Amino acid sequence: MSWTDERVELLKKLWGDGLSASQIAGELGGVTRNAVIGKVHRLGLSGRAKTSAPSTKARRPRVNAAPAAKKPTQQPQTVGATALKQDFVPAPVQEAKPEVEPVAELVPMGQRASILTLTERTCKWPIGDPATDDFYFCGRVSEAGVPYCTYHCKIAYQPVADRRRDRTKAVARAS
DNA sequence: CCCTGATTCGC
DNA sequence: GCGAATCAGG
Repeated sequence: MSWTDERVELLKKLWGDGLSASQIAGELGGVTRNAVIGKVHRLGLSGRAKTSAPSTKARRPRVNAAPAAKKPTQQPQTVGATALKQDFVPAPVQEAKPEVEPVAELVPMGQRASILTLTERTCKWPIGDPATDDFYFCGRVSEAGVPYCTYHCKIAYQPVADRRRDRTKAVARAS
């Protein structure tokens, strides 16, 4: 794929919005984060709000090594975004089980996840009203492939067996 | 490990 | 111009 005007424009927008290169790459599709970063630099719009001090000097001798060509099939995670969208649709059904809400919603700003931030290992537990601005996803780490963090898994997947048989244990585990 | 952006350089 | 490989840091 090439950098059409539209794609470049979207790139600028998303980059300006503070999205990471990989997220932008996923959004655009057909490109890797490296491609995005490379483009960003060529466009001369690098260096975003970087609190990071001067940091280090990214010097690299770069030996004249010709890496053997590789054909890893170019298009592994491109469909990620779409897949994720469907992942969270079946919003967790919280039935009558009060005492489990409190702690969960305290997600540090820096860790909040927008739809674009979700990956295979971030908690996709929705928080807030999807129709509002303050909607976001939990975003804490989860086991690869598991949709929620351990905390939300306990809320989402309450074993039927525990439901009435041994509620005490179930509650204890969820706390 | 996972992720981030930065740089170089063969194409 | 493009972007994989590589580096460097969180």
